[in-house]
This record gives sequence, C-alpha cells and structure tokens, in this order.
Amino acid sequence: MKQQEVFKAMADPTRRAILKRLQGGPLTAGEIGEAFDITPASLSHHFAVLKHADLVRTERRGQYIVYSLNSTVFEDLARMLMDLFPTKGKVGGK
Amino acid sequence: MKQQEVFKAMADPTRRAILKRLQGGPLTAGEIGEAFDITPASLSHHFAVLKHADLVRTERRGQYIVYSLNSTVFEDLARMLMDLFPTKGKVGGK
DNA sequence: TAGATACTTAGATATTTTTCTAAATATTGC
DNA sequence: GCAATATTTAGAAAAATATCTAAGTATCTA
Repeated sequence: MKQQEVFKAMADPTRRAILKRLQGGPLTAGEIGEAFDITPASLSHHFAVLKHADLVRTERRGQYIVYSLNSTVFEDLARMLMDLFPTKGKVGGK
Repeated sequence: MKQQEVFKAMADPTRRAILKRLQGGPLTAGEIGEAFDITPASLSHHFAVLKHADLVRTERRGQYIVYSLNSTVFEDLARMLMDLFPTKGKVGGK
C-alpha cells in the first residue's frame, strides 16, 4: 500500500464523497459526476488520484468507464490506523 | 470528530511521523523535534494542525510543552474507515 | 466514415499548504 | 528584574493542489 498516496487521496472532501457514492456499487464516471458541481475534467483528476492510490478500480464498458471501490486498500488503511495508536486493552498487538 | 481536519492532518508525512514518535508515550516539543530536520517554527505549525484535529493533547510542564496522542480520535477514524467501505460479509451494516 | 457522447490530457490560473526568518510569549534560575 | 531556554505567532516565499477551458482519444450509431 502506498501510504502517502492513500492518505493524500483521502484528504480531499470531493474524493471522499466519490468513494461514498461508490459504496452502493460500481458507477460510471458520468453517474458519479452528477452529484458534483465540478467540471468533468476536474472530476477526472480526482479519479486519477484515487486510482493512483489504488482506492478504486476501473473497467471500460463501451463508451463508459466504470469505477468501483477497491475494498482491500481500505482494509489495509484501517489496519494501519489501528496500528498507529497504542493499544489500550489487553490484547496482543504491539 | 472533524473528519476533514483529521484527514488533512494525516495527509502529511511529517505529521504521521510525529504521531508515530508519540506512540511510545508523551514527549516535549523539543524531544519530538530532534528527529526532524525542520525548524521549531515549522514543527510548531504541524503541532497546531494535529491539535486542531484533536489527534494530540498538550500540557504545559514548566517551560516545556508535553504532547501526547489522543487515541480516541484514532479509534473514531478507524471506525469511520471501516464504515466507508461496503461490508463484504453478511453482517448488518447498511 | 461522420457526428454524437463519454471521458481524459494538457496547460494555465487560483488557492492552499509547507517552510523559513524574525519577533513575541512563557517559564526558570539567578 | 534579567538572561537563558522552550515554544509559538506573524508574515513572506516556495511548493503543491484544485480547478478551469480547450483540445484529444475512444466508442457508439447511423
């Protein structure tokens, strides 16, 4: 996991909103864009950042490009966070 | 939890390193600073960001200021992340 | 193949963030 | 109170990021 890329990607509210929209399942770039008051070009930039962080996957379907969440990286990130703060309870993890 | 502030705080590698240093227990600003090749003023800015996100707590002890982690917010953040990606298993979540 | 639709890339500008230097505040010990 | 130490605040410069317009690529339909 490229930690820096992931955190940077998550730092922008628009990108978090994009991820949120994808919770319901895969969507095309256009469908995602409907919810935002931003040009397709800017959206595309955000997609690129999310993709670079490996937070989303893409698949071309005809003239559309379908985006979907990559849950694996979220899990890694959550794990990393759990790791970052000291354990208060009794259980194992250093 | 101020989600935006927390993510923004986590997005900088220096700030993540500061948090990491604090895993071992509270430290003064100066002690933290030893590990970084950066001016005290810049460090202080990073502290302010971390504090604003409520990721660290401070306490003045004489002429020193002691920083410590606020684990609560980390837990909130981890929870939030778990929440952000769709449940794969059968259990409950939305 | 031409025209329409969906999306990305390039390049410019505006905003935000990081960092620095210099100066200010707080506390200690004489 | 004064000098020394620890840290923060203010203000400026440099670097990174978000956004836009215009132009490019890919695919579909006729």
